[in-house]
Amino acid sequence: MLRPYRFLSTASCFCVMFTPASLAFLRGLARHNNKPWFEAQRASYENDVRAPMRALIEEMDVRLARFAPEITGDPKRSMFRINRDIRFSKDKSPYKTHAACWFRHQGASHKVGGEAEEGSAGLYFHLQPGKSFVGGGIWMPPRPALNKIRDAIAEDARGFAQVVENPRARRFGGLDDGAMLKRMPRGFAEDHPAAQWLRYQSFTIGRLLTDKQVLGPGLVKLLEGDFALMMPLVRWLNRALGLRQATAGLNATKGSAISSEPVSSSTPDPELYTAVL
DNA sequence: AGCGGGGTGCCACCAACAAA
DNA sequence: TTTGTTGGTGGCACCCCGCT
Repeated sequence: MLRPYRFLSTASCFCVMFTPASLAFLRGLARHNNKPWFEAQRASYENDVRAPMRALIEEMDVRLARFAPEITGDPKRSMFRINRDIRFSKDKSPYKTHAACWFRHQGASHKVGGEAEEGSAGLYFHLQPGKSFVGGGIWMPPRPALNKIRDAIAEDARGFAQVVENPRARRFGGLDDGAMLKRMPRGFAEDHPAAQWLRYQSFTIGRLLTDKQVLGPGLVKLLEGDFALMMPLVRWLNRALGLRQATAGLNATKGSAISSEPVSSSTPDPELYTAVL
C-alpha cells in the first residue's frame, strides 16, 4: 500500500503526517464533490488524509496526557466523517471539503454540537487548504449544556472574563462571535453584569493555520502549544458542565487521574508557550 | 483469515411555529 | 422582532457474526 513518508516523533512512535497530497485531495474533492470521483480517489483519502489524521489523533492523545489528561482522543472515534449531513440542507454535495478531529473530555460523549446530549468542551483541529484551523471550547452546545454554561457565567462573570480575556486566550482573538444572539436570552436582564457573555451560543477560541503550518512534523508541536493555551477556557467550561479536570503525568491510566483541582492551578508547561510564538 | 450481509448508530441541518 | 423548540427525514461507516 502506498503511504506518505513518516517521521519519528518525540513520543517514539512512527506517525504518518499530512503532505501536499493531503491538501491536493481536499482541493480535488472541492472541485469534484460527487461519489464517483470520491470512490475513484478513495485510496488517496485513506492514505493521505485519514491515516495521517488518525496518527495525529493518537500522537496528540499521548501529549494531552501530560497537560490535559482529562481530554482524550481516539483514532477510531475522534475524526469526523467525511460525509456531510445533507438530510435537510439545500446544498446536497455529499462530502465535506475538510477533515477534522475532536478531542473531548473523557467523561463526556464524543458527539459535538446540538447532537451531543452530554457534550463537553474540548479541542478541535480542522484540515482544509488555506483554511486549516485549530480551536478549543464548545461549539453550539445542546440546550441543557448551554443553560448550565450561561448559569455559570451569570454566577461568575468575573471569573469567566478572566479566562477569556487572559493574554493567552486573547492570542486567539477572543471568543468566536459568529452565532451571537441579538438580544439577551430568556431569563436574563438586558443589563445583567455578564450581559457581554450571555449572548454567545458557542464558546470557542481558535486561529487559522497556513498550509505550510499543517504540513510536516511541526504540526504536532504547534497543536500542543495552542491546545495548552486553550485549556483554561476548556476547563472553565467543563467545570460549568460538571466535568472535572484531571492531574497530569498519568498518561497510561488517565481514567484514574481525576481530581478536583481548581482551574487556576492548571498552568501548562511554559515550554509549550514557545511553540506558538 | 477473509468476505459479505445485516443491524446499529451517527452526522457542525433547516424551516416552521410558538413563546416572549 | 428575535429566541427557543420541534418535527421532518437519508445515507453511510462501523461492527458483529455466520459462512466459506
